[in-house]
Amino acid sequence: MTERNLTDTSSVLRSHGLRPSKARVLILALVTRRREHLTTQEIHRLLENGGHRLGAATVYQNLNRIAQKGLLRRFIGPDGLVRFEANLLPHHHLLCVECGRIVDAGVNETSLRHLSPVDLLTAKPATGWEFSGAQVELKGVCPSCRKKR
Amino acid sequence: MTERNLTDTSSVLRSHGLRPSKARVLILALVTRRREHLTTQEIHRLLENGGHRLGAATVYQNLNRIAQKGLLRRFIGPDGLVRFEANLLPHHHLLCVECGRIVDAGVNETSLRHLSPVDLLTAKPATGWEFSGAQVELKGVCPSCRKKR
DNA sequence: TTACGTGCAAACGTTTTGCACAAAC
DNA sequence: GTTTGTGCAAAACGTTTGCACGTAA
Repeated sequence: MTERNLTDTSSVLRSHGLRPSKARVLILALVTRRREHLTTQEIHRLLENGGHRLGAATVYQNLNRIAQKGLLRRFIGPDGLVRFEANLLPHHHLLCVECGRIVDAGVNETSLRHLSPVDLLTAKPATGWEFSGAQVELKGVCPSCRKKR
Repeated sequence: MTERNLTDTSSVLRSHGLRPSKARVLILALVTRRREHLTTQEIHRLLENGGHRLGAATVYQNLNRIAQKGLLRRFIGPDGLVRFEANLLPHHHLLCVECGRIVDAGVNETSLRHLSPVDLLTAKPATGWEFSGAQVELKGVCPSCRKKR
């Protein structure tokens, strides 16, 4: 992790109304640097392995705070664990049912975003994956909640 | 809950290699009857409210066992809680960000299944929903796991 | 009567909370 | 000097496990 990265990270935090404390800079820089979908514990462990001692509560609190400010995306993984990623662009997740790996689609292959779930299942040749299922989760406001406004 | 339902439920259980114990029949009949995406706790509570005293472990164990046999679908909800549904057909979930309700799509509107996520966002007129985001989760085997076989 | 299911309590892993201390502004 | 963040411990929560007892075939 370069000095440059840490300085940039500090500015990003500051510009979103968060004090660039040591813990926050380390957490945000780590998740941004790695192109993974990390659990809070993984993040905590990676930082400790890097020689940075942090309380678990600090990591939990800061991840949630940072995600709340929109600097990281928080989502529930297929295993039910809370995960964070730095990729804020809309994209799909490819989940390997054998190793549990989660990979982003739609980053270098934006075309995927315009295929239907049914078509995506046959997209194997393009990706090297062998797909067995697809599910769309749509977020929005339901009819009855719309009425209440 | 009619006698008929319970008899049917027993046969279904038996035909899938599960003894139709009182707990299993009640659990499966309940989830099947309600068109919802219930958590284990909700199921437990609903049964108790109906006058059926069951241990929590029994409910957890049996839901997992029944889902394992393919009679119910188990999935992780957007809140991270384990949920069960009786709708075994491939379908999408519409999640209301205000009330948390999860509704199935693609049951009476199979056409939705052939739309891309991008197109789905504009499907409001058909459904009464106001969509703000869509994400596809694809399940399959990743390239490196495919190599290992 | 032998295998299987139940219920209780205890254990487990993840996440949140309360509070004294420390750092940032 | 006041506000905000940290770290520890404890609590809270959903879920799983171990085991003695009960029920089904």
